[in-house]
Amino acid sequence: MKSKESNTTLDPSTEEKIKNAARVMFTQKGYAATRTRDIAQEAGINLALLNYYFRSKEKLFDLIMLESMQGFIQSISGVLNDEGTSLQEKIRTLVSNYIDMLTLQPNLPLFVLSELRNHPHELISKLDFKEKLIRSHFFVQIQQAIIEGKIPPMHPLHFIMNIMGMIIFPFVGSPIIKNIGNLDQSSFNELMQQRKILIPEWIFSMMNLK
Amino acid sequence: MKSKESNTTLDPSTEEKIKNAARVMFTQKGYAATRTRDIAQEAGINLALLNYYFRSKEKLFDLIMLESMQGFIQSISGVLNDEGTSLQEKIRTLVSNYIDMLTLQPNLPLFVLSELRNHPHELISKLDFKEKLIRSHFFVQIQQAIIEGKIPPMHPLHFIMNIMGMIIFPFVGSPIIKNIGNLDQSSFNELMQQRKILIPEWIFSMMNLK
DNA sequence: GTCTATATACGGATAGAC
DNA sequence: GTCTATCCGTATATAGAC
Repeated sequence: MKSKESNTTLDPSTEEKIKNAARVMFTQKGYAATRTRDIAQEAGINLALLNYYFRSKEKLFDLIMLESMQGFIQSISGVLNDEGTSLQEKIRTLVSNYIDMLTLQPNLPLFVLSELRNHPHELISKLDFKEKLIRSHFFVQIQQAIIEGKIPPMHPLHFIMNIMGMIIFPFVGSPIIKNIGNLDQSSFNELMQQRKILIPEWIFSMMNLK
Repeated sequence: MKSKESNTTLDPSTEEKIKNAARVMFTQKGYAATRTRDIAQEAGINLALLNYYFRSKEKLFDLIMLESMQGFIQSISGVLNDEGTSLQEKIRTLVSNYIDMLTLQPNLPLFVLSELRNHPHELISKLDFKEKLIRSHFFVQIQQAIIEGKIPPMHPLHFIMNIMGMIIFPFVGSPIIKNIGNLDQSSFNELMQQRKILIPEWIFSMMNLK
C-alpha cells in the first residue's frame, strides 16, 4: 500500500491537485469571479470532490490565502532577522528574493491586496505581520540609523513603502508597463532583473547611505 | 418644463445617481462581487431602472471604467505636456496632484489594476495611454536628460515605475501600512501629505538631479 | 420614468450510486 | 474516494401595470 505522503512529486494527491488549481484560479481572477466549477475542471476532477475535501468554496479560499501569506512571511522573516548582516545587505537580499518570487508568481500581490480590502481584519491580525516586522532586526537597524543620524529623520514607514512600492508595483501594474514599453514577457522579466541591482542603489541614495 | 441639463448640482438625475452609486460599489468591491441590487439600493432607486438606463450590469461597468480612466488621463495629460515647465517641476506637480486625487479616491487604483488584469486588451488599446505618455513632453524631457548625461543611462520605464510605485503603492496597500504603523485614517493621510515633498526629492536624488 | 412581480440562468452545495 | 444528477438560493434581466 502506498503511503499518503510518498507521492509528493510524482503524482500529487487529489487534495493537492485541488489546492493547486484553486491557487491558480483565485490568484488569477479573485475570489468572487472564480467558479468552483472552474477549479474542479482545472484540477481535472469533479465538482463534488471539491466540497468533499474542503466543505465549501470559502473554506478552500481561506486555506489558500493563509498558506500564501504564511509562505511569504516565512520567506522574508529569515532575511529580516539575520543579525549578522548590515542594513544594506538585508535590503539587497530582500529585493533580490522578492523579485525572484514575484517573477514566478506575478499575480500574487494583486490577489492578496484585493482580497485584503474586502476581508481586512481576520488575516492581518491572525498572521500578526505587524509584530513580526516591527520586532525584526531590520526594523531596529532602520531606527538606529535614524538615531545615529546616518539616515534623514523621518517615519520608517516611508522606507518600507518605497521599497515595497518599487518592487511590487511593476508586477501589479504589469499590463500597463508592458503596454507602455512595448514589452513581451521576457523583456519585462529582464527589466525586473535589472531592478535587483538598481532598487538597492536608489534606496541607498535616498537614505544618504553608501 | 425643466431641462435635462439644468439640475447638475442640486438634484442629480436618476442616471447620474445610478452612475455615482455604481462607481462607489464597483471601486469598493470589484465587478464580480458587486450586485446590481446593491447599486440600486445605494442609488435609492429600483433595480429595474438600472437596466432601463444601462441595459446590463456589464455595460454600466464598462461605462464607469471608461470614464474613470479618461478622467485620470485627462487630469495628468495637462501636466505632462506643459512645455513651459522643467522636468523637476512636472514631477512635483504630478506627485502632488496624484496624491490629492488618491486621497479622495483611495480605492481607485486597486480597482483599475484588478479589473485590468481580467479585461486586459480592450480598454488599454482604446484609451491609447501608451501613445499619450510616450509622445508627452515629459517623456521627451526624460530621454533628453539621459542623452545629455544629466541622468544615469537606463530604461525610462524605471523612472515611471518608481514614481508610480512610490505614489500608488501606499494606497493600494493601505490596510497593511495602517496596520504596521498603527495609523488611523487621518495620520495615514498626513503621511501621504509628507510624501508630496519627499517623493520628488527621492526621485531627484536617484536621478542625480537637483 | 418608475414601480412590482416574475422569468431565467447560474453557481454552490448535496444526495446517492458505484 | 469519485462520480452523475439534482436541489436550491441568489443574481441578472424583463414584462407589464401605473
